[in-house]
Amino acid sequence: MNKSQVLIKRLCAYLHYLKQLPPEITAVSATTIASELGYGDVQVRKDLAAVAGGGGRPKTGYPVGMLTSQLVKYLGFDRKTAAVIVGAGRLGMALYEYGGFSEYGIEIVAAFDKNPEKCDPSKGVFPEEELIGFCESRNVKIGIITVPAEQAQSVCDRLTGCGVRSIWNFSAAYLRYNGSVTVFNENMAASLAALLINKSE
Amino acid sequence: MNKSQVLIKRLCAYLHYLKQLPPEITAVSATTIASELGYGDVQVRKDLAAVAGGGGRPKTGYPVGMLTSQLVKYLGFDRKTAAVIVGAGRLGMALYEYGGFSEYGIEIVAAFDKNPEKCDPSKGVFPEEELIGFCESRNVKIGIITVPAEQAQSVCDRLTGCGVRSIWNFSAAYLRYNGSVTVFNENMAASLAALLINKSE
DNA sequence: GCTATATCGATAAAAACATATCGATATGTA
DNA sequence: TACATATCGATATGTTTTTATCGATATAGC
Repeated sequence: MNKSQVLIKRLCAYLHYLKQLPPEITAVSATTIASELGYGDVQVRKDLAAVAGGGGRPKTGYPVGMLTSQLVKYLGFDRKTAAVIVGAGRLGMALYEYGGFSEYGIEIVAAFDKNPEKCDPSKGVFPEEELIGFCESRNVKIGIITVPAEQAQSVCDRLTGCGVRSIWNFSAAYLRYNGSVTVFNENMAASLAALLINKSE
Repeated sequence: MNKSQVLIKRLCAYLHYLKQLPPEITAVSATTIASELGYGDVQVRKDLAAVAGGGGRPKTGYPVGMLTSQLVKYLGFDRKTAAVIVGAGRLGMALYEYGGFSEYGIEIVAAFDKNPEKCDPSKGVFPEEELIGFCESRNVKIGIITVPAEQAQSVCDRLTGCGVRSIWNFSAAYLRYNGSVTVFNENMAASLAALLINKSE
C-alpha cells in the first residue's frame, strides 16, 4: 500500500471537495469531481477505485457519505496525532490559530517560546523550558519549528530527544538529525516560485 | 522546455544547498549533493545536465559559482516579479516579513487590509480600497490571499480585475475565477498531512 | 610522470504515472 | 416497459520519471 505524494494530494482535494458539498447532494460522479477540480475523469475513477474499491453506480456516481468516510479512513485522518509548535512568532501563532489541522487528524496542543513575554499558559503558549517535559508526558509525535534559523538546530535536537517522530521545519536552517526522526522542510518561497515557473512564457 | 513540479522542487533544493555552502568550497559533486539532500546521485547528475548542460568534471564535480548562476537563470529567479498580500493578519504579516521570497525573484511590495487599524502606510500596509489602483500602477502580477474564507472570493475578483495573473490562496474558500488568472490553493493542513501519511506504519 | 579512482555523461532498463478505449449496467425518460 | 445514455470498472496503451549500468576522463596522490 504505497501512497505517492501526488496521489495523496488528489485524494485530499477530493475529500475537501466532498466536505464542502451541500448536504442535499447525496451522490457524485467521478466525471463531476474531475471537471470541478481540473483532473481527468479516468484518473479520478481510478483513484477512487483504490480507496473505495467499487461502490460507484452507473448514471449516478458514488454516495457522498460513504465516499467521504472511506477517504478519511484510507488517509488515516480518523486517528488523532498530537503536535506542538516551537516559536510563537507571527507564523507560529498563525499556524496555531489556523484550526484547519484537525480535519486531517492533527491536533496542535501547545506552542512554546523562548521569550517569556510571548508566553501565556491560558492561551496554550508555554516557556520553552517546558517543551521536553510536555512532549514526553503528552506523547507528542509532531514538532513544528517556526523559530529563527539560528535556533532551529537546537530546537530540532530537543524535539528529537523527547519522542517526536516528525518535524516540520519552517526555518531556513539546514537541520542535522539522526534516523529516529523525519524532517520535512517547508520553504514557502520555493513553493510559490515553483508554482509560478511555468507561467513565465 | 517543460519543467515538472518535482523537478523544480529538486532544483530549488540544489540551489538552496549551494547558497548555504561556505565560500571556500568552489566545487561540488553530484554525489555529494545527492547524499546531503537524500536523492540518488544519477538523478542529481541528470537534473544538472539539463540545467548546466555539462561542465562537471570527473573527480571534482561542478564549479559552485557557475552552477548557482545557471540554476538561477534556468529557474528565472533573476527576473523580479511584484506581489501583494491581501489580509494583514498573522499569516499575511508573517509572509510579508518572511524575506525569503526575494531569493526566488518574488518581491512582496505591499500588504492590504480591510481593517483601518491594521493599516500603516509607513510599514507598507495600506487600506484595501487602494488595492486595485496600486496593482495597476505598480504592475503587480501576483496576489497572495490571506483573508478569512468569507472574503476570499471578493478579493479574488478584484485581483483578477486589475492585471494580477497568479493568485496564491491561503484561505479555505473555493475560488471561482476566469481563465485570465491561475489560482494555487495552499492548504497547509493538507500539506502536513500528506507528508506524514507514509509514516503511520 | 604514472596510476588508481571518483566522478561524469550517455544509454538502456525499469518503474510509476497518466490517458485512452470499450463493454457492461443501472437509471431517467418516453 | 423499452430505450437511450451517463457512468462505472477493467484492460490496454502511451508517456513521464526514476534507477541502473558502463565506458571515458580528469584529477589527486604517489
